Amino acid sequence: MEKTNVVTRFAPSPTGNLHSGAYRTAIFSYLYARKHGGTFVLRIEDTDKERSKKEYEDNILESLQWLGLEYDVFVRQSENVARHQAVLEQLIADGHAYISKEAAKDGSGIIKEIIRFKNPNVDISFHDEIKGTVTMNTTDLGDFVIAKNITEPLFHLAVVVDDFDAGVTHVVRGEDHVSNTPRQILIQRAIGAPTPIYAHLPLVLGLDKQKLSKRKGALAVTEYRDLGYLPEALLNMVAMVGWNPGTEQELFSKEELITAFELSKVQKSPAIFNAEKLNWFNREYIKKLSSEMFWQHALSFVPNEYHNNDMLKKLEQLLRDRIEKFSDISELFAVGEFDYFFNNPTIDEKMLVWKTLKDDPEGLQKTKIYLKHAGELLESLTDWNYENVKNTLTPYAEQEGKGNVLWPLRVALSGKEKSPDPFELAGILGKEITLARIYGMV
RNA sequence: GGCCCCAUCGUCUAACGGUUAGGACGAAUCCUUCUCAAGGAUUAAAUCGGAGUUCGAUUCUCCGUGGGGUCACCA
Repeated sequence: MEKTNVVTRFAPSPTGNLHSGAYRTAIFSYLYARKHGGTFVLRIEDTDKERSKKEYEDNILESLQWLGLEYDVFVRQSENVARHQAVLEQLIADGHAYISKEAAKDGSGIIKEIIRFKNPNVDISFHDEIKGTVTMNTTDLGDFVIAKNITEPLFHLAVVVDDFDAGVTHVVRGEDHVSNTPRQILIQRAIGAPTPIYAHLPLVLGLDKQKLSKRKGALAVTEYRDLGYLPEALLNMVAMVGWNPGTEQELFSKEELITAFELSKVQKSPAIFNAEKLNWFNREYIKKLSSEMFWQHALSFVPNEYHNNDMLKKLEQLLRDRIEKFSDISELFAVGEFDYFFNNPTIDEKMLVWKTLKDDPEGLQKTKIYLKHAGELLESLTDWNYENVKNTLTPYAEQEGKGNVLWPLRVALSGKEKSPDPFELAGILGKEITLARIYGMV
């Protein structure tokens, strides 16, 4: 690994759960730091006392941990207020900022002493790893506000000071910050801080092509977790939105992402989050799960009454093939999809008859004979499993017509028109139940 | 509206100025099959428009158009 003094940071404000574009910023920032053997700083920007909440900070921490984005440095912006105040005082002393007495905007009529930055009204150019060189004139920004008062710094001031103090070399953040950058560079120059390298990520948009937000279906990391998505899947998916390594590889572990990641290959245009593809990723990662891990995730979505049922663990492959996310298991149980594994089904005799015998007046009689014979064949089977059941029944089924034998067998075992094949059902149900259900119908 | 950014299948995207414009998700069809699911195969599907530059533009330039971001005593 290339050894550098790269320092990146992720600086969310704890005003909501970690969701949408925010965690992509965290992921890219993290990947860049790790790729370059650098430091990843997590800074909670809690200077807005009104909106910042501890529960949201907890959610952010929980989300990052779940995703596997470990940080090297943790800091709360509110811990730096003394430093901010010192900088503010220096700025005023140097004539870069001034105290302005203005009526509060809440209409209360109170006169407040806010601090404005003295705008030199110049053109600011900065380098952006993704966008190239961006130039903007700061004149129409006016003398922008940098603190509510001497003890309450605002975003632009706090960000610049904290990034400077933490030695941040690369600022990876959302594109919605591009227009904030010139202001922050102005402050950097006033306090003698170097300008870091910027990388403004294009936004992730919702289906309506609008900025993703809570109200537009963007889910929080913890919500994906609670729905039974795997962190590897979300990480992989999100990393591939707006970035790709230029190869045809789609599945990347975290380590592979770290080695492959390059800011220069990040897309310039906004992307839309494709939930279908996340499902596909999740399925791919579910396939890789060991049996033990599978149940560790699956069990919480299985109704309690089945947790200790011997039948449950035999359903693993069936479930794996039928879910995109673990919460789908709740759904399957809720609609009674696999009830017949736990309780004897009630069966309508007419359903037993295969379609080609439906019009035969003796169809049901013939069907029962097929069933009975299938049962007799199975009785002699001692080593009961899928393969052996299949091998025992197949010659007979081929002789009489597969549908004639296998369809009624499947219906007798499941009571359903649609189900896994009869060998699989028999293999799972076991000899005793299988034979009982077969003979119960003849 | 001012300023900034962007533009390839429905979506995510690939393509030293020369490709039958490739892949993935999704879709459809077929195969496999006793029905599902899974699996396999195949197909449909895109360079926003107009001028340039060039022997040759998805690719470079300009102009349109469209989309996004941002214009707080939030971050």
